[in-house]
Amino acid sequence: MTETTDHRTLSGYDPAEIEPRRYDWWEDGGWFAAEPDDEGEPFAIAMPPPNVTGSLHIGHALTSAIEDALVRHARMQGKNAVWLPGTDHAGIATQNVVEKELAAEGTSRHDLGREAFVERVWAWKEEYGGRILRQQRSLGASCDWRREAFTLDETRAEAVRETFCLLYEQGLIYKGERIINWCPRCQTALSDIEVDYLEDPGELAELRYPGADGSAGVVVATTRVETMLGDTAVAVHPDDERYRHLVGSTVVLPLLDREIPVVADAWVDPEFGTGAVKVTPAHDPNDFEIGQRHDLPSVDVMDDDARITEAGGPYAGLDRYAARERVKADLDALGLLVSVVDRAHQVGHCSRCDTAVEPRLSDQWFVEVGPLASRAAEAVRAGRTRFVPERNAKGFLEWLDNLHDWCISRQLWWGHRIPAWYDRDGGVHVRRTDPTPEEIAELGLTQDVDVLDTWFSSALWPFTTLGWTGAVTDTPELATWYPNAVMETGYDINTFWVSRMLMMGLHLRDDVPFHVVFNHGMVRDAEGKKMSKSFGNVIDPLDFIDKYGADALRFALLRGANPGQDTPLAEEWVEGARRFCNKLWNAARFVLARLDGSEVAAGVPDRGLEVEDRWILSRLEDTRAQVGAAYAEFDLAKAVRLLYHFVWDDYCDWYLELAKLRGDDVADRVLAGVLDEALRLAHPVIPFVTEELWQTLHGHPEGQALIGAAWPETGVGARDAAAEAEFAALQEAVTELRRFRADHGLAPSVSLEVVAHASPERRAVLDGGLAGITRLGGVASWRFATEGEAGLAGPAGKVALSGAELHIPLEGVIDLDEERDRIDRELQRASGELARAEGKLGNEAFVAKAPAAVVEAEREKVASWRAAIERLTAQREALG
RNA sequence: GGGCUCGUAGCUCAGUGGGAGAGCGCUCGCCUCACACGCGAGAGGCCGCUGGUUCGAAACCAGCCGAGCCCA
Repeated sequence: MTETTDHRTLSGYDPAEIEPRRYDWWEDGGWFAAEPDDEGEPFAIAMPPPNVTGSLHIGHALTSAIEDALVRHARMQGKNAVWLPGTDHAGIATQNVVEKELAAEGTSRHDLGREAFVERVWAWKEEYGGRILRQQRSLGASCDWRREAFTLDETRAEAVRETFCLLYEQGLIYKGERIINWCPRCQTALSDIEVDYLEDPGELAELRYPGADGSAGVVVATTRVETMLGDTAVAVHPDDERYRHLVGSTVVLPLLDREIPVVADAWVDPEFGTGAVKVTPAHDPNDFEIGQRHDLPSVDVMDDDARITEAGGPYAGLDRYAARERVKADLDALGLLVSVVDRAHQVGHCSRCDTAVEPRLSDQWFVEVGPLASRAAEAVRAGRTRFVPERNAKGFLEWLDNLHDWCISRQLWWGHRIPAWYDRDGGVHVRRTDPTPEEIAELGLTQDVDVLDTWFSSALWPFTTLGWTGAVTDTPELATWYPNAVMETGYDINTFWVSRMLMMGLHLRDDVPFHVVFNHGMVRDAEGKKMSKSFGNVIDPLDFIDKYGADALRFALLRGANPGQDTPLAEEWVEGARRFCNKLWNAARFVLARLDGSEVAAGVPDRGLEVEDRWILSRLEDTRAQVGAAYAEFDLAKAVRLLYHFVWDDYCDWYLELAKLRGDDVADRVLAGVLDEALRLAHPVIPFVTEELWQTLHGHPEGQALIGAAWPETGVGARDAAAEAEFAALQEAVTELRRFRADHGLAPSVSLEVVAHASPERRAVLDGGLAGITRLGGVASWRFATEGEAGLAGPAGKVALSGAELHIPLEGVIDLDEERDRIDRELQRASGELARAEGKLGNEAFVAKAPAAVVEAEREKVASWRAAIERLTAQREALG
């Protein structure tokens, strides 16, 4: 019912009604769109592109909530803010999804052929690929959707091809035989960081390789026994006395009866195992390097399916695990299996399919990362790109400094095809444009069958999303928004992605791609456990949006997003966030019911203010300043905490209650002005409910929206220490009266008669807030005692305040035993406090060395607690 | 093995040198004219352990114990 919001009245809070309507309204109104020549300091965030195969999970929701809050905040600050959305073609993952579909249909990509298969993946992408971005809309993501990008679309393809050719020309991309990680299931090479090392149960076997001269030979240890078929040497440390006599000699590789040399290499750790290691250059990265140093041959004993090749002689055709058992058995039969012990060890697994990867010699394309990485490291060290939290830079730099070349070719069909052709003579042609049919015929060209690692295209994301294709002239978008302001990601992909964007940005654009890397943590459950299907604790953000609204989910997520820490989330906490939205909604309802519209336009008055007006304005100003500071340091959790406390505790619990006693224009204007500023401050976190309320508060002004309203860089109020101190005294009186009531179990209908004894200063303060005290404290009558007036005749309760004491006749009101107990509790507390303060002052060193103000404060405490004890003691005696 | 983070109320977390805090949960009392998605009151803590610095340490330093993450 839009009608209800067209007037200054509101019905119940219903996020399901507000959110979709308000999102479309923003988008249709062009509020998310930005142009390079718009006014304001440029501020761009490129969304880490989710996989097209993905469905919004809670981690994406956190990412979106944070980025949207940052971009909305920047937009309100008047910056030219743009949030660039898009998706990632996710080579292996997407290919796997479609291959599964094909398998279910009883066919395969090989049956289809490359061209038809790729078409099929595109069709899948067109149908399902937009899902995750649609889901982000339901969260309120204020992306400039006109600028949506895909890592495999035409603009990105052009950029990738240019980059590949350029780096090739510069000698930074090369093709060569190296040890790569091979996934036998995905049938492709993986880069180092696409491999997860997991602890697997396994065995450490010791094998004896007899000397060629009939001597005992050496014993080597291995967890991958089958790789011995590819051994071409045994290595020992050059300083190892035990083996010195063997260096240069020859041992016999059992089973295959191949004679292999014993070499000395400093890489070998003499302390590990027997101190002698088998060397399999074709199947281990370290062994490969030893092989290079000693000019050893490489024997490839495993094929694409991880089966033993012909080089494995009698074991050819066996799967790697079957071969392992056979080799062990055969060695045992020969008496050459010295020992086998169970031993858990780290085994690399494909990060996409979990299959154990096989290190394997292979002809692949690589990026030489050395020169790129050193520039990236230099930029981070110089602070041109800083990390939030800062400490994340350290591990990142260490990682950059110890980087291996990046294997970028993948044996897949879905991805950017490598723009390299081979001629009849094996010559390589890397080209910016496809060869013509004539060239193909003339030279007998065939294109490299492989595609590029998906990360190769996402490495260019901060500038390809701005239209970069390698052209000489920059697009206006690049000129305005490069470098991006912030790159916001989980810390888990700093190495995967952030490093590569830095390297490519510096190399291709000669500038860092972003000034800040803001890392969020993982979303965890209420017990701090990781969310995973096996724990059964996964939260579906879409369910929660349905149930509680996107605002509530965002609020709950951001409330836990302390910088650099993981973010715990539980359903109860989203419920709590929803209650906050409801609270804000109802507060606004109350305010709106009192206003006729003129108060909002009139603004907050600067004269005729009561103490509570000055107090709430002071609290607001403090909140405003602190929330602003929290945004500056990316501490969204702090911003949320501050807003929660201000809205609920200060505005609703105190100011609204006091405003109920008043009908004056000043109160109405304060109510409206404070609400307006609070809505602005809260908008980046809970955009929907705040926009809805702001629109209603302002009477749906044409062409205006909270999303485009000004961030309060200066507030409507001012800090007012005197008002805060005075108001604290009023709060104390109310709270103590309420406690007195609660202690005696007084019904709300029972009103108290109070005689207040107070110092002249305190009397003035209390007098100024009397209407509020009597209403909130449930007081029927209140008078101030005259100077020197004695206490009440008959039993009376006494409520001790700082600088004042309230006497309350007890007859017929309360239980005297309860009052005795209550006073005893008060006495106990007072003497505890007195002892603490006296103890401090009794310490000469404290009095001598602590700042005078601190000492003076303690002296005042002693005086005030002594007085309280005196009064309470007298009261206790009076009660008998 | 190297690096990093964390250890504060039952749970999740704030709190970086001067009287222990929040949300949720729990107890008690209230349908008080914005809100029962609410209001009011309360219980609950050798701030991991041991030393050190300091007049003063939850906070700073060292060591230890425990949990987790990254790298090798």
